[in-house]
Amino acid sequence: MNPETHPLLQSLNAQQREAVTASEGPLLILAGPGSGKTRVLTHRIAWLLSERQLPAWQIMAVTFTNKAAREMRERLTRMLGRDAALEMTLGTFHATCARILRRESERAGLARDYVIFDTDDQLAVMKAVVSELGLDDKRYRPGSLLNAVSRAKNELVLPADYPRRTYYDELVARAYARYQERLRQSSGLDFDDLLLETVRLFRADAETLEKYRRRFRAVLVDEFQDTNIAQYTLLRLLTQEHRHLYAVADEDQSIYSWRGADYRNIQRLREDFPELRQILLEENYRSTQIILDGAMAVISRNLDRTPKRLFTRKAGGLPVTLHESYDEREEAQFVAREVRALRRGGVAYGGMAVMYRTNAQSRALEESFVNEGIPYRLVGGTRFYSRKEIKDLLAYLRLAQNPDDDVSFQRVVNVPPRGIGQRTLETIGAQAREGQTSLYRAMVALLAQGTLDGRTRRALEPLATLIQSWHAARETLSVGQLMDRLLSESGYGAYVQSQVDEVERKRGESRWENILALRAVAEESAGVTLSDFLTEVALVADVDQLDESVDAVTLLTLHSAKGLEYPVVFVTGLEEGLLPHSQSLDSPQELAEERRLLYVGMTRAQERLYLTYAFRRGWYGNNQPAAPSRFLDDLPDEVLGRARRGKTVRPTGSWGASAWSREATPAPPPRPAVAPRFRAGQRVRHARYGEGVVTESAVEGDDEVVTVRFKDSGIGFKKFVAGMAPLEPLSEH
DNA sequence: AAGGATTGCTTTTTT
DNA sequence: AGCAATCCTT
Repeated sequence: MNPETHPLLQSLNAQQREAVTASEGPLLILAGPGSGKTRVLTHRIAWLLSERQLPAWQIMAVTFTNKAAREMRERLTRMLGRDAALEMTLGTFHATCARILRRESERAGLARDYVIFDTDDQLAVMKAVVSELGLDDKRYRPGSLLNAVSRAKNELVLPADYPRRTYYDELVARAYARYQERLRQSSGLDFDDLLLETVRLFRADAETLEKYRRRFRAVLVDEFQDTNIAQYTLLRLLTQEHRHLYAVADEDQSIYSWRGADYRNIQRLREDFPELRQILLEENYRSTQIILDGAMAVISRNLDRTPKRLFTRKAGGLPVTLHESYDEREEAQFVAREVRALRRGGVAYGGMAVMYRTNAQSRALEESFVNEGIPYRLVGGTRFYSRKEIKDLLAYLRLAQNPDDDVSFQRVVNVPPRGIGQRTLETIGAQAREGQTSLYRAMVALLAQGTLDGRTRRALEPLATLIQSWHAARETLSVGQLMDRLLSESGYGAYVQSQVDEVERKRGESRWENILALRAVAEESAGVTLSDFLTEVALVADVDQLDESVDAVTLLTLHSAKGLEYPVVFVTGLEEGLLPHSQSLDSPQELAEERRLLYVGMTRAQERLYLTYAFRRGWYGNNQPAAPSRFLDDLPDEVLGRARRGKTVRPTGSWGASAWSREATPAPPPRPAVAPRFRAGQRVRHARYGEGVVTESAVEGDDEVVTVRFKDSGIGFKKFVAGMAPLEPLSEH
């Protein structure tokens, strides 16, 4: 075999070749943006299949999105000219676990017909738990409790093991336990359960673990830096025997720590697999030198990272455009005008993307795109699958699959109105609690008892009969056929068609059309079982739906931009409080993540990069002045195409309002060395968290980082950048 | 039980 | 500003 002429290795650089042909031990590829890491991963799989003669079904490859998985499968098919890759286990962690749990439901102690609960469903369950436990939902927000539960699950902590260091912890633990009980009562699994239950299964059942260890002779993971502990544990369990683990990572693109992703997994990998081989991919094939320079200037200010020497052969390039506008409307107009100009210059709409920190920012952009007649495609926002009518229809489908799904039951029990009101529901609920069973079963039991009054019985009986008949029909009918039956027999179809309101008209979208769209999705996946259909629908992200066939500008959050690339990229809203987001200003770790977020956005651009910010920005209702993002300070003048430029100067100790100005000083004064303001033992007050005691203060770079233990034990320890946090001393010390 | 009006609250990012 | 939860009326 000659590496120069081997068809799989042609057009790969030396490092990439090494990564593709490496021996079958643990390997970590540290890749920069645009270094072709997904390509390397694909070639590696093709290599294993063709050169190592590994059967496809023995390969497990995990990607971050379903879209990435689909693209990889398509590429493999093209490269190998056959469907060898079809038998491969390829998809996200969640999808892979969902499949394993479906197959091993009995051994895992789960219902075969389990349904996946999405964020809305989780919230509904947690709300019920909070009221059942008699907690104040202001003080114990269902959302925050879910956060805590999710964090625990990602770290494989079960309710019984939940650390109860404070009273708040105690309540979280109780809520967690009740939440799990309710979930299981409904035969439901939330996203985190998919991972957690798979790990539990493998840990508890040596035989099953052995089966999957033998099955997956090679395990490959993309975006390894964004794995959480549960996912890492899963990888370790599967590979610690044969040690054929292949991970691709870029620390600088780790942007999901809020979801439990733990960049320390890279370190764990090095410890758990001491023989780990590491390969660096430093050549960037995507961006011009100038864009890369700008991005590196931003990211290199982060501490705790492996410095990389990224380079590209696309020397020079157009300077990065930095644009200030008065408010978000003008910013949107600027973007729209540039888009039109670029279009006239020959750039396809599909080659342009506009990125922002929060979904709410898309509104102004959409408006000006509509005004200018520019076609666009919105990723995220109100996701298709979280629209009311879609959720309603899915709830009917879920009931057909699993009548015990209480969340779905409650959702549609009286939609359309069937005369089943609060009182009736309470009766059913009481019966369910008493019999430790689901609402549906309780309803059936009540009907059988014959104790209900005539009117209630006449309301409930048809529904009970319908659910039962749908459940019975679910395996003989196709998903599309079942949907048709549901829509007509439940009266929901007619109900939606009769409910066309003004607001809908204006937005030019109709609920009925959305329902038809979902029906079309079902028709497309002909031959798919109801349970697979529901699983698929629950686990798709919006990026997955990206339809590239229409020529339109893409509008998306920085988070969903990961893994994508466009000739022209606009990163908008580069303001203090937005990027970095105000929720992140308190903690150095989160601040570093905000920086990485900008880095991800910038490195999506191939040819042309725009960075924009506004002088004022509307935050729910009122309009507030904003300061340009601190990250902009790190862009060298050369990148912006200026010989020299005014520096943005911010008064220390405040990021407030209009307290910034532009000076035409060629050389801005160096930041003064930081003199620590706080000392250990000092009492302080934080605007949000109240009183506490400083336990540590250290100067890191230009910042003073203080650790505070708060009085309110529910808060515990927090780290702040002293100059940025609303923190004031209460005592000398 | 259903629909409409009022209040109060919120926004980070998503598999 | 927009939306959900809550109150109020029929």
